[in-house]
Amino acid sequence: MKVRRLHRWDLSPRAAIRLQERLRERLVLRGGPRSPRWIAAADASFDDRFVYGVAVLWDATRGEIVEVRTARRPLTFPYVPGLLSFREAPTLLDALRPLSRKPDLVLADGQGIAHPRGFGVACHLGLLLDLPTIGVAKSLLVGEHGALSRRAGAAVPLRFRGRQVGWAFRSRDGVKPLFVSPGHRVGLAAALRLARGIRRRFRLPDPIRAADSASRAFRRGNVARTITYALSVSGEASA
DNA sequence: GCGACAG
DNA sequence: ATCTTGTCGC
Repeated sequence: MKVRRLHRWDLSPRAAIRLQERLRERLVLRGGPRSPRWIAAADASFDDRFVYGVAVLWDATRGEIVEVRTARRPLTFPYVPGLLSFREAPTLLDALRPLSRKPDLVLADGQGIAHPRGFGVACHLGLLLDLPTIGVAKSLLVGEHGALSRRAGAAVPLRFRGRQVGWAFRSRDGVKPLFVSPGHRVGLAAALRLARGIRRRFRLPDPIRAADSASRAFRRGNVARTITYALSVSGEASA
């Protein structure tokens, strides 16, 4: 699929922050696909020198991974809370670009608008892909929320500076909550509805789970094994 | 100045 | 994120 080139990536942290403040004005935080069939998820792993990215395409109708792509780039940007996309998005986009079908929804491992400047990695990917995107993070970056039932499916608003920016979402009974927020072309209500609708046999939604373990396998050396990992996580026999 | 801080 | 053995719990 096509990726818009709205800016360069070799920026200083200071310039990256200014860019986020400019790009966030272009976000569309409403709407969202009704019943997405094709869902893409991307995630990255790291070592001292490289970023290892994997994108998977999930067929929600059949409940399985139908395509896996990988990409590797040298590490060029440090980890700075709030600037995650400048570290891994170029690699994730390299992995997403060759997917043979345009997804109805993109899932990112990290925040959407639940971010200091309202522009987390899910927003960045969504804007450059011009696709509906939501962020699913395993821990909190900003904001606060009230008590949350331990029951799978439960959710409470996540607020930051007096505004709701997402949800604390209990994806499975008793597990630590996930933090779901809109990335682009999705509203708050739809972000939660979509997160609830994606199959999750573990804490993370299956597509993200698959991309996560596959990126780790990819970093550890073998592309064939990477694909096997993704497919096995999607429910196929690990043949 | 101090504490917080996605992956 | 990654480095790492055993260990508590369903």
